[in-house]
Amino acid sequence: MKTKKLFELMFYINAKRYFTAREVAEEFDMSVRTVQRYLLDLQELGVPLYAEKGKYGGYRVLNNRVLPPLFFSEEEGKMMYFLLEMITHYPTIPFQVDTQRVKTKFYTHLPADVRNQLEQIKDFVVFLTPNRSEEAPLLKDLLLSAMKHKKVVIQYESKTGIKGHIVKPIGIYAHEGLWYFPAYSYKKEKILLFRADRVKKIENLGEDFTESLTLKKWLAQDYVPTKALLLHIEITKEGVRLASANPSLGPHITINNDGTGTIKSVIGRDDLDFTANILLNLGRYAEVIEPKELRESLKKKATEIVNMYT
DNA sequence: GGATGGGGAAATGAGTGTAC
DNA sequence: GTACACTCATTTCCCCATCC
Repeated sequence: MKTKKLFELMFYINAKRYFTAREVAEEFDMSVRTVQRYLLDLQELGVPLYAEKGKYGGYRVLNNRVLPPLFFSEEEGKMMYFLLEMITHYPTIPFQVDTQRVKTKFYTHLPADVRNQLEQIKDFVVFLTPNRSEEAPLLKDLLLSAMKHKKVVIQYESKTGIKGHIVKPIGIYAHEGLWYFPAYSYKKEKILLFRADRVKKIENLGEDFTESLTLKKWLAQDYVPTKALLLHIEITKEGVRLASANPSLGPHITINNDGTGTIKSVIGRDDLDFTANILLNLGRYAEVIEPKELRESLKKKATEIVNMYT
């Protein structure tokens, strides 16, 4: 009975920021003294409450309040475990939590038999994510900039050194163990893709509420870039397998009856170098039919590599 | 024996009055 | 007008009695 009341009380206070013992007593038809005892029990269980005495006093819930208890089925619990497992491969996440600690907390609260099942499954199931060492200490700032529509100047490390860019990030996403953030470049007047771990410094330049592409639309690539070029690539069976794993190419693959594929899309002229680097990874499993500029770029890069080994 | 309630003490802060 | 002291309302906290 007491446990049931404690759960009800936890749900009640999680929905509030501030309340008095008298309010709770009236709500639950209990004495004020009993409410105080229950609240003390919840505090001891880790619910972040504190009491303020005096006039206008009462109980307050701290910002890092806990979520109400959630109930997962066994299969949901296993799925959550593997999701946490994936996140631990990222050295940085945009939340102030210790991912390993969260994973341990979740794991230790699973029933013993489910833990045993997980121990067996772990040897046979892996969601492959590369282990990366690149930390992105400004990741949270980039996320907040995107959410609050902030124009910022970033000091960004590229192959030509550290340079300043005035941009408006539109969001962040994780891929292959790294964090990326597309951002509107005021100089180039288009969205460019940056890596979060290469940002050395970020300064706020104020808010900019002018409408820009959303992260979802940008990822879906359902926009026509400026100075667009038609892209046509023929890929082998192995090429289909490799290209499917790439977010820039994957959505545009049409698979033929024999297992080979065709990629038809559009790219910006400024994206030629970026696209060529992706296609180099596909090697002889992909042949660019058009644009000819991309063919020339690939030929040049391939020649440079050949020259290195001759 | 654990859960609950009652009464009073202690703490706190807003409001008010008074001296300068 | 300002600083200080006091009052009062409101809340938590502690101890003890009662109930199931």
